[in-house]
Amino acid sequence: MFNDSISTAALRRLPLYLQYLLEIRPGKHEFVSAARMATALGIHHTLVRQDLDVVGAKGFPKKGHPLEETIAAIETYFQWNSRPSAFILGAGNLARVLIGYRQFDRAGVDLLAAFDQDSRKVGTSIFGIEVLSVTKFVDLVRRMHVAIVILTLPPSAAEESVKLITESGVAAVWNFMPATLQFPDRVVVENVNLFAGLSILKKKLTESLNRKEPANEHGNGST
Amino acid sequence: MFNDSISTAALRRLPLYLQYLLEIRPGKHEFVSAARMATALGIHHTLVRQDLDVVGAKGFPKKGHPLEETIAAIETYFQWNSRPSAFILGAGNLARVLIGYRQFDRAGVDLLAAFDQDSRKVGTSIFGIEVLSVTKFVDLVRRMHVAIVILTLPPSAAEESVKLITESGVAAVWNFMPATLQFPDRVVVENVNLFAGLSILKKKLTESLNRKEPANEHGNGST
DNA sequence: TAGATTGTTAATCGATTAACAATC
DNA sequence: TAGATTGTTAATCGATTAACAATC
Repeated sequence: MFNDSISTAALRRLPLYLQYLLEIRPGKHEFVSAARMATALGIHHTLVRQDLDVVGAKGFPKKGHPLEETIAAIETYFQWNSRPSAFILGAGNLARVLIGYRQFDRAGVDLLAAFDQDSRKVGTSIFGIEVLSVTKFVDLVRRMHVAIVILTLPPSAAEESVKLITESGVAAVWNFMPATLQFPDRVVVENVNLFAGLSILKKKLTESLNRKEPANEHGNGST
Repeated sequence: MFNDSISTAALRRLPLYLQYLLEIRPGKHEFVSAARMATALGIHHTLVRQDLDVVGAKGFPKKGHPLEETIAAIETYFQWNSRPSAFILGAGNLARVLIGYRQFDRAGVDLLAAFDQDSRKVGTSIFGIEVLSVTKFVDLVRRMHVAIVILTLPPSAAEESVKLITESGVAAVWNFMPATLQFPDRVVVENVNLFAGLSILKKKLTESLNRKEPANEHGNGST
């Protein structure tokens, strides 16, 4: 059904295509060209075509890609083959942001519950996701066959988090904690560094200013 | 002073080195080897050496890299050459997370204030950062020569955000909003997609399960 | 000295872009 | 038909890994 291999780079772009297509859906057009998507998203048009091909979203010469079918193709791609369950460990502000965007379903992941140490949070719910006591975490991961844990605790809870993850035997961790965590080798980890983009932005900014006013030429080699 | 060119990939790794070094600082060792950093962070050891070289952090054969000097080298690298001011547009949960991590200073950016439409938030402060009315935003960007705006408003505010950014004439946008925004060409943009990592994690998870139990062989070509 | 570790250059790999053929 | 657009293959580019020399 799908072109069987996909690069991680493509995997990052697919949600952007989907987002863009959903945004223009209310419009009157039934088809969208790869070139138009490319321009809107700042991605090379050939790359857009290659990526859409991977998820099996066929286009038509002279017309473009059918909007609805392309949306369906991308959504199906993410749902396809597996739909793991997830818990979110830490019911703070970041958990609130992630749950609020409601993209778990679209990414093909079932978010079942949140966990927190704070007894004031336990029993409440965040956009329909219940907050449970962290004492139930290990047991529930096992009993409910939860595959993914999303770590949104503060860095001070690093040690405790590694212990909980390891004991629970969960297979994969999506880590937002700004700390260097050492999990057992069997655990699949994807680290998210919220601040990584800032230094890249600063670099781009400096470059763009240098391009406009190449004045300051007193001996620093920054580009 | 610094090796003058740096790849964006290296720029993403530097904060990880810094984080790791700060974590082990309380320990007894004065030196740390590239190999040890590499193992802890899951990065190739040669790459660690190349990256440290870029920021001018010298190492010593047989000893390794001096902990304090290496920390100082990375911090100096980010501070060096420019220290732009920033506003954060949107004083919600995500703003709270970003401000709470206190990494702006370390990244060489001065966060001056937050802005929100909600009059209940105006006048409050988030970890010492004042929340001002969004009506003052455009004027203050200009008067205070703010270079970077951090967009943490919900996607429903997409149109309004583009208007504010464009009117203010700010040079760079660090965008956390899950929406396809079209800024004037002169604006430097770095988009952060909070959910991008989830599909990559799902892919890694599927691959690791396939490796362990290559049972399910009924005709799907996923790898 | 021998060995551990850095630092540098070359080879490989993966991802993007360019060129162009296919098609409606 | 001519032209717009897709789809595919080849060329280029950038980033990672491997090989190895330098050094304390």
